[in-house]
Amino acid sequence: MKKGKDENTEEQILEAAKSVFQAKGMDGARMQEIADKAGINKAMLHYYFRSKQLLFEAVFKNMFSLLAPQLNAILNGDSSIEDIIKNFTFNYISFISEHPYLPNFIIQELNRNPEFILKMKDNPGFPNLVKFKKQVEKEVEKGIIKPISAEQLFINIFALNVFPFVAKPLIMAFSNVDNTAYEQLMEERKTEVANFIINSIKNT
Amino acid sequence: MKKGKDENTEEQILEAAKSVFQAKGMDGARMQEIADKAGINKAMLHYYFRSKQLLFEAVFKNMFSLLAPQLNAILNGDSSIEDIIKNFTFNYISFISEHPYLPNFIIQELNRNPEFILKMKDNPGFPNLVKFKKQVEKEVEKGIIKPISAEQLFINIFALNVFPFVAKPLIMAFSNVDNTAYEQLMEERKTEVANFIINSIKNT
DNA sequence: GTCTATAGCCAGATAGAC
DNA sequence: GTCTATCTGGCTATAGAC
Repeated sequence: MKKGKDENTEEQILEAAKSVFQAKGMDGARMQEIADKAGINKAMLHYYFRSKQLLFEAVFKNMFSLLAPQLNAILNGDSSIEDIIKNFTFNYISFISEHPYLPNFIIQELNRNPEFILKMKDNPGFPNLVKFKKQVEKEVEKGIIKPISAEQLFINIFALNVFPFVAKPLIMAFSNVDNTAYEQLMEERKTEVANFIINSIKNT
Repeated sequence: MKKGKDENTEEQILEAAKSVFQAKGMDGARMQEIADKAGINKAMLHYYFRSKQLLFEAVFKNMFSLLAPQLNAILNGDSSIEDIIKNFTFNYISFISEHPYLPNFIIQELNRNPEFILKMKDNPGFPNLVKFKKQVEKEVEKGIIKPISAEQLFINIFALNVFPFVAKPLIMAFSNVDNTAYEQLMEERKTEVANFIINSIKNT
């Protein structure tokens, strides 16, 4: 029973820390607020994670390991480039709709502290472009898609999918839409984005 | 001579504040660091701007008014969609290379405090999609470009141009390139991105 | 306008009882 | 493991001399 409580408390702390860190960032987050959300007191946070920095790193690794598999789907699938793009776009936008703060959190904290990514690179599940690059080169050679570097194509796919969530406030302001209309735009993008990319690269 | 010193000090403070706020964000920035960079002491910061919050707002408005004209170029030009895209992409990537922290700063702080954009919306130079939308609809009707909503096209242009800078650390890690190779990729994008978009939407 | 010194507060971290 | 109480340091902001 003791162990059960252990893991439960730790889980509650991580959950609370996740929501506060995502909303406020490392610098803006307050240990008191995390404790309140977790339904415990500040001392417990230090008992379990020793310091704010270590708690933050635990949350960050957690978040990152949610994002990585999504990217591996695009990078290590066996299907054609066209199918990879379609599946990735559809799934990624669904995924992010349930974790709207995630990409922004990762990006913000990596910009604050770029060396942080090094700790992640050791992980064997860390995304890399090797397989994707081969597939792109194969399809370019076969004439299925127009000449494009795998890196540029990857950046484009990534940008078109992720950016609208990261820049939500700007996009809402410029296109002058309310929250409902914004959600509607994102819903449309589940198919629009894939078509946009494929139209651009596919040979006819 | 007194007035000259005034404006000079104020300018130095803004310059220092800009660099510190961009690098650390509102919460991470320290008034002491800003004072050191400006070559004065903390008391002067309060003498000129009263509080950290007000200094931050001055910097933010400053930054925002650098970004807005760049966007207006895309939204209120008289040329064809194709030319708008080409010019915007080429110019924007050059512009950002000189202000690499700018888009991230704007996005980060708007996510921290989305109501902030309301203060900007009053400004007459605030970007809007009205004219761009008309041009897109005209060219779709004439059959010059394929059917696409102006909002989605705008998001795509914006995303492809801005995101690579915002997500620089992630992109460098995934595509496993060093800083030089990253700069090279961005240089290529000055033409690549426009071609990518135009390939996708242009009727042949 | 510019400085030094300091007030006043708040956050992270720890001590120690239970 | 969990709590209350408290230490300690650092930060924004101000007072007041020059």
